[in-house]
Amino acid sequence: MATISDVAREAQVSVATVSRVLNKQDSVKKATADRVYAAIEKLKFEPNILARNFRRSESRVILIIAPNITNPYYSHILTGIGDTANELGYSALIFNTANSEEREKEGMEMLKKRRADGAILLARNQGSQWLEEYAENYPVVQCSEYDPDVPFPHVSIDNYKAVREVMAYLFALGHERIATISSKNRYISTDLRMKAYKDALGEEGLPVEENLVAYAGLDYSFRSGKEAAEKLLAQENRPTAIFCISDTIALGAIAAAMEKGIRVPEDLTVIGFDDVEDTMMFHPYITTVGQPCYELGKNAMRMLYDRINGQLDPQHEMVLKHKFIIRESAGRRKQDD
Amino acid sequence: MATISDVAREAQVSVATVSRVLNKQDSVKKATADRVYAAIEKLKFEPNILARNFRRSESRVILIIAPNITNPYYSHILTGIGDTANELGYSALIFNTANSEEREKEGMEMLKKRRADGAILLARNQGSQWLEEYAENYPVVQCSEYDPDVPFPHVSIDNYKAVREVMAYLFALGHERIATISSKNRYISTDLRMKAYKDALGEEGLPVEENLVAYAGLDYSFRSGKEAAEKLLAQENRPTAIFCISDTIALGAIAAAMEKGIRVPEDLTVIGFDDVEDTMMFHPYITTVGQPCYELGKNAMRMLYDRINGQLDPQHEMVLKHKFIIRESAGRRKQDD
DNA sequence: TTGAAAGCGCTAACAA
DNA sequence: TTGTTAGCGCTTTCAA
Repeated sequence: MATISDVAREAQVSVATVSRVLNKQDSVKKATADRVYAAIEKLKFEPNILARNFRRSESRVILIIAPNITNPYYSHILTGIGDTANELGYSALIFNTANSEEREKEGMEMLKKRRADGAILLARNQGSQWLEEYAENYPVVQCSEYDPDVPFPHVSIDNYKAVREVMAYLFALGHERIATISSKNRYISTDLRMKAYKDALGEEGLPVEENLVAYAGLDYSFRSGKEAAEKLLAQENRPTAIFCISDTIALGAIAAAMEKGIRVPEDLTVIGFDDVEDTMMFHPYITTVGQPCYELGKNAMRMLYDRINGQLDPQHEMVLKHKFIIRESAGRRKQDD
Repeated sequence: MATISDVAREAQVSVATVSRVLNKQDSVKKATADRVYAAIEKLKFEPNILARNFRRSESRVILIIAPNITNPYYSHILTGIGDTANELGYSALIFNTANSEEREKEGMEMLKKRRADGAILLARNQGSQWLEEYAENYPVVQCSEYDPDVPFPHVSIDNYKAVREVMAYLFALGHERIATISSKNRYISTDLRMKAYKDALGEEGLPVEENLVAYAGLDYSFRSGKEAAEKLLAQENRPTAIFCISDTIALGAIAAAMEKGIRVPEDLTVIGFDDVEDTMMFHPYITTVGQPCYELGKNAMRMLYDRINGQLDPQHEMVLKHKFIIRESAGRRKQDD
């Protein structure tokens, strides 16, 4: 493997000059640079990235701390981060936490060990004090979920506003017994969506009934969504609409309804969240809130890049637009309900 | 940031000794080692990985060259690779090719640039001569798809055998007009499955009819599967069974049937492949061939590890067991068909 | 069992 | 515009 000094010898220049052309500094005369390029070509020289990284003390790697790459919601964000990282000259390393806080800490350790120049956190729980320690020393950005009390910047959608839109739509359709399927986690999106649900009900003069709130599992799985919906639908005075915090849960709710002979949307309205896939396989196609996953990832990466490269006045918060998508699973309340 | 010589000074030993305890060489006296550990503790020393990698000229990173991480089939393999890489002290870098051969080459370039110590190739097309160049110089393993003519080891399932089992099951159910939805790609799995389909038909004395073979898109998407099935089902003498090369395509086939009022499995049998997800959301649950995705990834990583670390007699081929899973979408042929 | 010292390949400060 | 040179922090050979 040829080194920079082999190239220098071949081109009859010093290693400094070779280094300069490698790094595209313009203080090199064209003729000299050409000689260097010729030598590089001839020797099939590839700069040793290991040496360069060491010298510059940077890894050109960014870390993505994600709970799970199997979930399509994350995988779209991941793709957005990955593509953008590449454009910016970074490699994106995905660190799978499998939802364990322990693993999350391990991931952040990689920053200390200089395995990565910065990190993007997905699925941040609120209220983890231990993170603070990293805030001053490492470039970190939160994507999609975030803890407002932690001094890391974040990019996300406006979950509160999105659910207020959902609720307004439901009211316009005549619904009053509106249930929600949430999850018992510590995501800010969950809190915000729940708050929007309750606020909307309150402002409409409707009570927030405990038995209209059900919980799916932490994994937002189809099965747990179905079970939550079954509970909701087993009541004598059952809801006429269910707002679900994910499409997969909504799919579960529809399956639960189908098995009970309840038609969607004729007898029951179901609304999902994310619009990530599977929403248009079988009828009824799901009415949902679309999140710009790829863009979320892309902007998180850009934000991180600015932090790593010491942008003067880095943005602290970025809110991307969601999109309320009307399809088939929501309908007008039947008058006899 | 403390360096190894700070530690040496603090512990009153030489840097060589510190290095020895860092690398757990047993030629260090216990008392000396303890002093070193104490110094490390006191100074909160973290070895500089960048320097170490440079010195050892290794990156401790392995590359996964994948077409797409959004596809759950891949994401399970990816998880298997990632977890195993971690256990073995490596980080797994996912390089997204978006199905472009150009990007694939870019990915392999990273090996030359020493960004990674080895690579795992997913979704290898057959017949790419350019890969040969890497064969001698870099540790590479193929996972799931592979080119038998390329001198890289691989791990996969026995696609031929799996489809022969599917066909035998179909014959046992009385089916004779059996269609298949394949895809026009250059994957060995596709060839092998098609060959098994044709061989089985032949051995049963049944003709291979051109209009019983349809093609979904290169992405194995729901929509393209549905369209392919629509073509198949539009014929007057339509098939009584369809074998699909993926579950998503099978889902599309079921949707196509439903829209035409054809019941599955009563009027039409549909069989999928992969068993990766969505096979058990709505009835009929899909009868399919399960692939051990996570294990595929795990073993590919182990194989790569052996190659990187110069195992004497590395395995060249590893075939993992698939699992034929009978659920609801396949049934006995009706006598009046 | 330990230490001295060379050197991995590159970048960048300084000098010319 | 170009060259000389001093490291970056670590591992490892050789000697003691």
